[in-house]
Formats: sequence, C-alpha cells, structure tokens
Amino acid sequence: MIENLVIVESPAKAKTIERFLGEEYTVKSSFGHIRDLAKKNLGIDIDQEFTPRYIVPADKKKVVKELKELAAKSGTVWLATDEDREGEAIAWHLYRELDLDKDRTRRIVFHEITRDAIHKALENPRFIDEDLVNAQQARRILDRLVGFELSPLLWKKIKPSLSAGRVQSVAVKLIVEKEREIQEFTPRKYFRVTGIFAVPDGKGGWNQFKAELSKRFNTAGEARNFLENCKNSAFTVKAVEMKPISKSPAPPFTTSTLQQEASRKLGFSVNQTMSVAQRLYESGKITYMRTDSVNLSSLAIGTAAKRIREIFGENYLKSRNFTTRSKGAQEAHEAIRPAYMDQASVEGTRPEQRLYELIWKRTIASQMSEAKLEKTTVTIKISNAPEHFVATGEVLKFDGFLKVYMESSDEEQEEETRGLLPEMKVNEKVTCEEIEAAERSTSQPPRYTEASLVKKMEELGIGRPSTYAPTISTIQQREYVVREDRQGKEREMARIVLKGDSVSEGKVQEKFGFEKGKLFPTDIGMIVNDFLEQNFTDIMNYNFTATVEKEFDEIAVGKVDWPRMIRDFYDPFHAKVESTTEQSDKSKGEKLLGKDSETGKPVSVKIGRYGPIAQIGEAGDEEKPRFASLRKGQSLETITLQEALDLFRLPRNVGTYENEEVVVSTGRYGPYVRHKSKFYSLGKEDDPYQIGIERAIEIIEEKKTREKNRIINAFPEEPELQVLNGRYGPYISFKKKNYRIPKSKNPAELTLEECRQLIEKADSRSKKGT
DNA sequence: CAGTGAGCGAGCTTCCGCTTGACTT
Repeated sequence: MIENLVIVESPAKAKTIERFLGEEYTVKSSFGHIRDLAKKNLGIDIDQEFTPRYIVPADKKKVVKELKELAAKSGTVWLATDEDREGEAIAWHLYRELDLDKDRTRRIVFHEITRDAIHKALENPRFIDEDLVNAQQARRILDRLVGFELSPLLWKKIKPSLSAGRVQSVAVKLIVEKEREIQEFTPRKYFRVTGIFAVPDGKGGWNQFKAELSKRFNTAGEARNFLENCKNSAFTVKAVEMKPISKSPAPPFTTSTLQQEASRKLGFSVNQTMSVAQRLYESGKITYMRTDSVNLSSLAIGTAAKRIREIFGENYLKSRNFTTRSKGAQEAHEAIRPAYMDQASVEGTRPEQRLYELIWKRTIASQMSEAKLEKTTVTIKISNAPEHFVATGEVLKFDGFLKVYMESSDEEQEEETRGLLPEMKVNEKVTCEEIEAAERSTSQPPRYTEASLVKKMEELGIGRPSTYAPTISTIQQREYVVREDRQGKEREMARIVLKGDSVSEGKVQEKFGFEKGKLFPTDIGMIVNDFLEQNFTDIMNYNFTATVEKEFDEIAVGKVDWPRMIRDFYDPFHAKVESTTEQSDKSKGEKLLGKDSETGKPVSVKIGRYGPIAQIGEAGDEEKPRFASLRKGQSLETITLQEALDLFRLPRNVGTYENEEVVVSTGRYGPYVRHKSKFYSLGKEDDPYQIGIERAIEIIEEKKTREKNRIINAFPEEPELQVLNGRYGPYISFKKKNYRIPKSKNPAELTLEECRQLIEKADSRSKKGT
C-alpha cells in the first residue's frame, strides 16, 4: 500500500521532487506521453466526429504497466504533469489508461521545482481541465491529418518516403525562399571613405583618430573627385556631442536562445547543445532544458543576488524578472539556469563544462546592473566639400553585467571596436593625415544556420522547444536541406588614397562569401516546396500555425467545440488533396535548357530515380536519350546549358597503364578512376574533367599500397577470420562482422585463440542488450 | 560500392510533441 503516488513527466524531476516530499509520497515518471494516435488508418474516425483511436506504443507498455500496478495500490494519485496543453493531455491519458478512480485522483501543477512551490501545489489540487485536453486533441488530430494526407500525396506525385507537415514544410520553405532571395540578389558596389586625423596632445605630440565620411560614393570617379577636393581643404571641428548610453543584459536562456548562443559562442550544433544540456539536467546541474520561459524562481533570484554581492559588490546587483514575449509560449517551466547559482563551474566533460559556464554567466548577468557608456560624436567640417566626417568614440563608464557576459550577434561586425576619442573643441583645427576611399560591395542576405533557423521558427511561433532539434534533423534526413560549408572566393577591390598632396589608386585582394555550417535547399526540397505552395497555400502560409493556435485557445476556454473546428478545416483541405491527386501531373522539376549543338536534340534537367539528372534527347526518340547525373553543388534551378553538356564529357579515356585502358568517370559514390575493372576514388582536390594519366596512376598505386597494408594477420585454419587495418585502426573481421581490439593488445601478435575469445565476448554482450 | 533513368506491382514510407535510453562506427 502506498499512501500517495505522484506522477510527473521526467524521471530526473521525479528524483528531485521525491527529496522534497516525505516518505508517504512515491514519485514516478511517465516519460512523456504514454498514448498516441494509432498509425493505421490515420488513427482517426473521420466520419464519427473525428473520434481518435489511441494506443499505447510498444516502448511505453512497460511504464504503463508499472504505473497501473502502483496506482491500483495507492491511496491518492497526484497527476503533476506540466501546466500546459500537452501536460494536461498527459494527465488525462494517464487518468484514462491507468483506470484511475476520480475521487482518489488529484491534478496539481507547479512552475518551479522548489520545496515551497511543491507544497503549495499539494494544498491546491484541482481536477483535469477537459477543455485544455480538447485543445491538445485538436492540435494532435490536425497535425496527423495534415501529415498523413499530404505525405502520401508527395509519394504519388514526387517520390516515395517523402514527408510534409505543419512545421517541417514551413521550415523548408524558409530555407528555399532565402536561397531564391540570394539568387536574385545583385551586389551593388560603393565607396566608403574613412580618414585618419590628428590633434595636438598638448605635450608636443599628436593624438590620432579615425572618422568616416557621412556620404558613400557610387563610382570611383566621384570618390576621386572628392579626394581631390580634400587636397587643399581645411578640417575643423563643427560639433562635439556627448550622450550617455546604457545597455541592459539579455534575459536568461530559453531552449531557442541557448541553441543560438551555444552555436555562436561554442560552435555547437543544435543537437549537440541539447544532448549536452540533457546530461547536465540529468546530473542535477541545470534546470529543465526544454522551455520557452525566461522566468526565474524567486529562490534563484535570491541566490543569484547573494552571489553577485559576494563577487562584485552591491553596485553590480540589479534583480530582475523577465517576461516572455515569444509567440505561443506556454511557460510550463523556468528559464534554463544553474540548479545551484553559487556554482560557477562544474565537473564533467569539456563540452558539459563549457555549456554550463555559458548558462551560469548568462543567468548571473541577467541579474546585474546595466552597463553605462558615454558615446561621443565629433563632426568635422571640410572647407572645400559639402560632406562632413564623423568620428564616434565610446567610453565604458561602468561595466555592470558586461563584466560577466556579452551576447553575440549573427551579423558580422564591420566596425573595429571604437575606443576613446581625444579631447576636441568646436572650431578646433584638425590635421588630416590620410583619406582612403575603399570599394565595398553590399552583401547578400545570410543563409540560415541551424540555430538562426530555430530563432526564426520561434518568432513565427512554429514548433516547440522539444521539437526544434528533431525538426532540423528531419528536414536534413529527408534530404530537403543540407548543411554545408562554402569556400570563399577572391575579388579585386579598388582603393583610392589621399596622402600628403597626392592621390594614388590601387587594387586590393579581398576574400568574400565564405560560409560555414549553413543550410542549403536541395532540388527535391525546392520541388516539394513549390508543389505544396502551389496546392496548399494556406498551410504553407507563415501565419497558419498562429491562426490555428488562436482556435486552439478558443477550444481551451470552452468557447469552441473541437470537432467543429477540425471539420471546418478538414473538409476543404481533404477536397483539395483529392483534386490534386486526380488533376496534377507528376512533379519532377523538368526544365528545358536548350539544344545540343552537335545533335540538335533538346537538353533538359529533371529529378530522376536516383537524383537530379541532365538528359539529351527525349524518351520517344528513335535513339534512346542519354543521361548524366548532376554534380555536387549543381542544382536544377541554376545549371546552365553549357554546364549540363559538360556532364556528358564523362567517362573519359585518359590513357593506358600496364597495357590496359584507364577511364575516369563519376558514379553513385562520386568521381573515380577505373583500371582493369577495379575502381579507385578520386581525391577531393582532383577534377575528373582535368585529371591526366600521371595523376590517375598515382591514385591507383596509392590505393594498392593501402590494400597491401590492410591485412595485418590471417589464419590458414580459419579463412573467415582476419586481423585488418581499417579507417578507425586495426580490427578483427569475422563472417562479415567487425570486432574491436583492446588497446592493451598488439594486433599483429594476436593468436587465433585470442581473436576467438574477443569475438565471443563481444557477441555475448550484444545478445544481452537485445 | 561505381556505366542505372522502360514499366509493372507488392509492400513500405508519413505528422507533432512529450520524454529517455539503446545502439555502434
């Protein structure tokens, strides 16, 4: 017999709460949702008012069985899941699935995991809010209908195994639209003029400072004219303006801002951030990491204040509580913060330590005073020109929170950090040492990184803290989007300089366009996007989620009947799915590029069975059409006729070696050399269109030596067992399976008996696991 | 691992949100 059974969602949370409660309480966790819609036949009876058919998924059977047994012998069951739509639904599913008795069941909620909050919650129980549950059911059913009707449509019209959904399809759309914006972008060149000036320092020397011209010039001619005018000009201070500025700290972390800052400051992927945070959470070092709240418990604010006083003094303290402004926030938890504010660092792996420190600094900084700066702006008049120079200086008067934490930004900083300006008075003469007009180019819009995509999705209210990372994985798994680096290119920029009495012109090499870890749409991504946009405009609208969320809110307060809402959505949606199934053609992104000058046949590109291909000729022709796969980095949208024709220059016969032909071509796994019916992959730096016989032979010979070194040891009495050298070091290969060799053993000296023992040990281990 | 892209058909794929392991290379 158990007096009280408390059920929460997370086992780590259960452990913490158990510590706060007496022996008469048993705390268990449900591990999230315990039931879901069946996968067969949508899991919804469309004709019966959309009645959902819920089942317990295989991996949840065990938890449900255990909880059910415990509940049966408990006096009171406390459903303490999160206070949001999903949490309410979990409580309701538990109530139903565990066959709980209404009189012995209580629903409680708390936003922070402190002894006080939990006891207060226990004193104020309520019952399950059916309206809120209905809002969740409507959300779940709508997502299922959209996903399970659109995806099969894509299988028919584009390619099997594709997927579409309220969240993922819009995430892909953001990336596709950004790419097209970049394609249409034409850079504009301009000249930015900066000058180096000086004023006497009063001790016989000079104080230098930099200033920028108020105007930018469009052409080299205008810039040159301006510099010529400056030659005999006098420069005087026209105005000196001083303005105090204060900067406030950013709020503590939510899932989204943690992902962004960990990406910018630590170079973590969104997935990496979440798994490191998960480990910190499980070991009790931070609060829950999937949250949209910037709220801190009063306990946390109190201990942070104490800590700030101790380290920095009273001056640096300013306690604040932040309010959340992001769309659709449900605020079931606190912000992400250290569990113990007085611990500035923790033990653990290097990534764990770094992420923890980031969280500690951000949280502490959020409770510190503003930074005070003084900004000085000096305007300099030019006697022979109507424009003027502007110099700005910033002096930090009080560092405040900057002592601990400085938020990063996605935009690249062009300005060098501005320092102090020398003292100047109005009408004072300044000496011009040098003026430079440097050619610049407007830059294209930046592509999304994983983290900046999450930021955008949060702004649009699309997705939840628990789904940002999985969604980004999904759209990459479906190959709608790839994460890639792009090498920078070089360009020549003009530079015109006035120094002394002479104006000189030169060129400067400049690197641009380097991108790391950016998201690019694939051809399939664009085709699927265009297909959905054309036929399901409303679902693809950035406001779709926001609009349905409003309706879910109405359901949650009992103003709207959920089957009614779903019916209003479903009928026109389903009709559109049906009509699109019948009417629209297969969408393969086919595009005619022009004619092949040799044969006069049409050259086109499209998505083939194995990816994007170029094609010469047509299917009905007497002669079968010729096909060639597009290369990495090429896309249906941007490939030119010439680039497409070049693809047909492969395979190339580059010469002979050991009396056999050497052929270079490209296949399913990239470019290769073929010799004596064996294949040799080309290196990254080799161009299959350029490569000659010498390099081809080199590649062949390199691989042969590697092969020779591959076999470390073999046993005549057991031909299926070999000790080999692989990509990850030496290993044992036996019956197509690979086995590790412990570091303590020398692979070359392993006996057959030792190998057999290692294999047996590994096999018995893996059996135990399954 | 590697030159594919005809056409048919069986059987499979798929959503979003809540949560942790269990897998190895």
